Amino acid sequence: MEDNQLGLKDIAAKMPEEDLLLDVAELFKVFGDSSRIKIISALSISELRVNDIAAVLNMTVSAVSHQLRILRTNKLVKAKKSGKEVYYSLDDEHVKMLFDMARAHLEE
Amino acid sequence: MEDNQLGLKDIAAKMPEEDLLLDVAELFKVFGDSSRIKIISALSISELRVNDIAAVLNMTVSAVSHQLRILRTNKLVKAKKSGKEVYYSLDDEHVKMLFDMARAHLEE
DNA sequence: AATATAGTTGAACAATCGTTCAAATGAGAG
DNA sequence: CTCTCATTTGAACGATTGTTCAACTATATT
Repeated sequence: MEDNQLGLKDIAAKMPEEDLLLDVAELFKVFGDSSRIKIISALSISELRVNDIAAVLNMTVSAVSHQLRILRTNKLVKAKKSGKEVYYSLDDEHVKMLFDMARAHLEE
Repeated sequence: MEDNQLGLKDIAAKMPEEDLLLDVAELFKVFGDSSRIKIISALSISELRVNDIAAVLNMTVSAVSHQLRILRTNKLVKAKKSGKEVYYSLDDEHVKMLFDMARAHLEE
């Protein structure tokens, strides 16, 4: 009946939970935009204010803020308020690692 | 003149090439779709025919084929023709690693 | 040759997305 | 209190995206 070493049922059984796959896709989607990648790249050099990010990347403050909200929601960056200003920085180590991993894939 | 340890000029100078950032974003974008992630996840278990992928994932053959073309273009999967059938498999190690890395980020 | 099976392809459609613009919020300075 | 600066927010717009459907190619079977 089956010619694969693994039947299709077995493949299906070995698949991760649907929810996990959706979350993984969601996370990658967040990285999959050039503006957000640039923001992450800038923040991997130094903590920065919204205004400075906009200046460094030649984007409007509004566009940066919109993207920062997405990054914040996905726990990729964290915000620290100081007076009128808001300083953003990367939220954890994995962010930088994922970035480097992608880089490694591309440099082959 | 500057109050950051690093001036904005310095940040800009330390940023990776624009082209690299665009490529990284492009790569992540490919991962950032649930259908493609599911396909990758299935192929990380076993080499599979287009038809089987569609069956395992409850997708139409056409939809799978469209996504496989994108994955192939980005060198994430490779195709091996055998008669009428086409077997797909993951193209390199980084693919699985990126997937696991994302998983690690989510499981915190 | 005719038929069936496996996969690819292109057009069309709805849905999602990132940016812009204008308006609003919040917090310090005068 | 008013003004200004930093940031956020919501609506609107065009652009991109994933799926479906139908048509097409290619290979195998009879």
